[in-house]
Amino acid sequence: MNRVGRPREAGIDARIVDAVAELVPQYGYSGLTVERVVKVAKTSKPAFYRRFKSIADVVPLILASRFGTDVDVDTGSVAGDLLEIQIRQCELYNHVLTRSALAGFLDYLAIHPDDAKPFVEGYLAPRRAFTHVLLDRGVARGEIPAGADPAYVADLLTGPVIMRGLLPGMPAIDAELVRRTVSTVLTEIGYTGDRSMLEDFEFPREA
Amino acid sequence: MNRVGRPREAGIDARIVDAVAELVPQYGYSGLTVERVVKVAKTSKPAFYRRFKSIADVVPLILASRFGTDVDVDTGSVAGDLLEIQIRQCELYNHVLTRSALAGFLDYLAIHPDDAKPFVEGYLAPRRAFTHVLLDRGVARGEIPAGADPAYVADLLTGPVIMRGLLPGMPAIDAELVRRTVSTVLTEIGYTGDRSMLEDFEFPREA
Amino acid sequence: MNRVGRPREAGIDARIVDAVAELVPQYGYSGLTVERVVKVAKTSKPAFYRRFKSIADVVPLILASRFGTDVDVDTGSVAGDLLEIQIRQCELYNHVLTRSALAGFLDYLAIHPDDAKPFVEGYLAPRRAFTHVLLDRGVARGEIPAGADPAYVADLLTGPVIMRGLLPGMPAIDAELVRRTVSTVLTEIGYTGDRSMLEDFEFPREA
Amino acid sequence: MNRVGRPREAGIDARIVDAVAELVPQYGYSGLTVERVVKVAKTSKPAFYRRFKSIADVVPLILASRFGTDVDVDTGSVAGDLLEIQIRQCELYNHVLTRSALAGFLDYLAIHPDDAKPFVEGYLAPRRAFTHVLLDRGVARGEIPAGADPAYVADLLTGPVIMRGLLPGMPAIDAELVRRTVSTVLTEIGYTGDRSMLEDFEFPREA
DNA sequence: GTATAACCGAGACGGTACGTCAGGTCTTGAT
DNA sequence: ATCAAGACCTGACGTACCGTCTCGGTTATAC
Repeated sequence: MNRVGRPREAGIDARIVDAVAELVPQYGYSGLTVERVVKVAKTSKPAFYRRFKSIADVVPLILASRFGTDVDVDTGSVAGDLLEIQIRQCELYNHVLTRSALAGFLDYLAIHPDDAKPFVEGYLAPRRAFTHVLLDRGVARGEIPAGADPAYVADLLTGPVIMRGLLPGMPAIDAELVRRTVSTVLTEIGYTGDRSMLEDFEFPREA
Repeated sequence: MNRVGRPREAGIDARIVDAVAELVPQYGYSGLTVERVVKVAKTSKPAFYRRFKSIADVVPLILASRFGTDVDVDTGSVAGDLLEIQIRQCELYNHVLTRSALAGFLDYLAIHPDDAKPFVEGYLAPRRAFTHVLLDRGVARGEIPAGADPAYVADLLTGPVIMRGLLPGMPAIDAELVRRTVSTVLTEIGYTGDRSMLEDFEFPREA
Repeated sequence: MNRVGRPREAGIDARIVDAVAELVPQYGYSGLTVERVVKVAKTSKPAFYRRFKSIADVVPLILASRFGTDVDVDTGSVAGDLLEIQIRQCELYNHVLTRSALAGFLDYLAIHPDDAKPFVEGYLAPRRAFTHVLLDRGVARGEIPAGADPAYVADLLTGPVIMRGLLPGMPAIDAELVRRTVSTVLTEIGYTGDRSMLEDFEFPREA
Repeated sequence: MNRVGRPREAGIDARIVDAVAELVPQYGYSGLTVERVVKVAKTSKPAFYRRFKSIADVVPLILASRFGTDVDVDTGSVAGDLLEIQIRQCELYNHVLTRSALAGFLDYLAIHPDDAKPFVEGYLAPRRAFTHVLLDRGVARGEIPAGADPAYVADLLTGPVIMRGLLPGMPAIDAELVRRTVSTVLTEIGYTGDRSMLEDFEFPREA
């Protein structure tokens, strides 16, 4: 049974997530300490460790609370769908939280592969899988020929963005990057239809 | 004067670099401690701090000692040059040292932008600049039209590779990725010549 | 009203006392924790704190349950009475529970004088007062002259015993100590009668 | 070698001892924490643990620094010597440090017998051994017959004192107790000489 | 016979302190 | 001036208990 005993106080989880989100931009991922987090979250170390094994456990929850967990795009055309998911992706990797937390989090996962599982299965994999869905729909609609590799399409969309977000001294993640990556992918998958939506879209969007 | 007193013992720098290279795959970047490093390097903390401000200072030296510092490729064709630099790049990002050290190092740089300068100017920038040289040579040789953006070419080459190297659960960095990224770039820059070298090259190369 | 609601479960008090008695020799007084006690006693912290303010509250109950609370000795002679109470006292201070719990308990009382009251008035004072009774009976029987100080007699009886029980590296509390302390006291109070009972008594007694 | 490395800072040991001596009367032995001690001593936990295994390790040093380590009394007569050592002993057990630290310290030793060794051999044993010396000198001088048991003499001197110092609600350790215990011992060992020094001595002495 | 109220367990709560590790600096005797 | 060794203070680690509180459920008496 997990109904016995005093139930966990609901607000503490959220306060911890918020505290991490607040502190990461200031101190960087590796500058986060549980002591600082619980101080800002107005709770205690034992309450933290009751919920999380480490700060790395909290990071996926920040992504979830800030960027949602579901992928659901359907604009009616492959080009529109790709543009939409690329805009969203660029917003994510351009966000201050991602920029300050991602590298440290990846470093942690590199030596704790077991902890990567929830992140991979809950976040990365669904997004890469959606590329598959999107291309299939395009094939069904007759927009593109069959045969495109969704994994490579995902590489082309995400690779340049994540690179600019992580490496120092890189050009900004901007509307031009969105346009070019989508355009490159459209060529790659043999799309010959309308590309006018690439001429006029909003990026970055409002908060 | 610099010349008075006992001179620095020559081997210590190298022993520290080697110790970091040995320890990074075991402990990860954030698991490195100066104490462990100096113990393995058979030296002392003061000797370490006399040479480096922090472990992050050592990392570029590992890259330099393992992968060299110069970029010098000239196969006579744009396609050959791109293939060569992409093979080299994939070797780098597929190497155990890069995989275990890069994310943590980038996290460090994110909150110590000043320390990023030597890495950016000494490593990243020359490589991105070389893309410019390479494309210019192609234009001069009449292989491709003028107008390609070397920064975006670099994004397309490096982005997918770095993404697969850093994110957990990604497909391997393999010959197929080399082939596709180069091919995509060739299309992007308007290259219409021979692509036969993409059919037969060695990757990964020997040690 | 006290009688409404579910009555306290009877066995819990005893199980707590037994648990403390079981754990004290293993962990020492200061190594006792309420959590360990309630675990061994198969009950819960609230049930414990409903009954006791602290573990120190339990200790007098152990003494009471193991050694009784009443002092009732009357052998017909001062010498016999002193021998009897000294044998009992030596059994107490030689017992594993006393040896492992007393020092810690006294340390607790030193900074919680209010909590000492029940122990002093319920345990120590009656025993010291009984020395008074015993001497008065001796005077009434004409065995000893009036004027002996019962407090000092108690010091002479208890002091050496408690010292050997508390300090490390001391000689054992044995029959010889019983004999000598009683003999010293008899001399001190001017007893000139028969001392033959000091030649043959049983110590330690059976369980 | 123990000459290598930076030497320990001399003052830290003394500051820790002083801090414990200052805090024990306020908080009691069991209320001492290493954190409080190092804060008052203006040092750090690692510096503390480099020197001591626990707070219990510090206690004997307090005794040594406050009451000396040597036993050296020779007044020329058994009665004078006994009076002198008893006065000193009463001062010790009447001191605020002893009263607040002893019980807790003894509790600690009860479950850490190995840690008792230095205290027993460095403090208790020499004092009990001195009783032997003192009686031998008395026998040599012809003041007392041979045969007295120095261990029991030590019990009679120390027992009542330590009992009054440790137990709650006991009479004070005063000149009258000094007089009586010494007198009892003199009778016990068969001393028949002058006892006039018991009529007039100073207790407690000045600081 | 149904409230009511105190009990029961389990276990979370905010705290304090634990003993350890590593940080980066400083101090020693020796090279 | 450098070396290795090892001290220094700081600060964070993850854990153990503290004494309290909250829950779902039980067991009595009182209405």
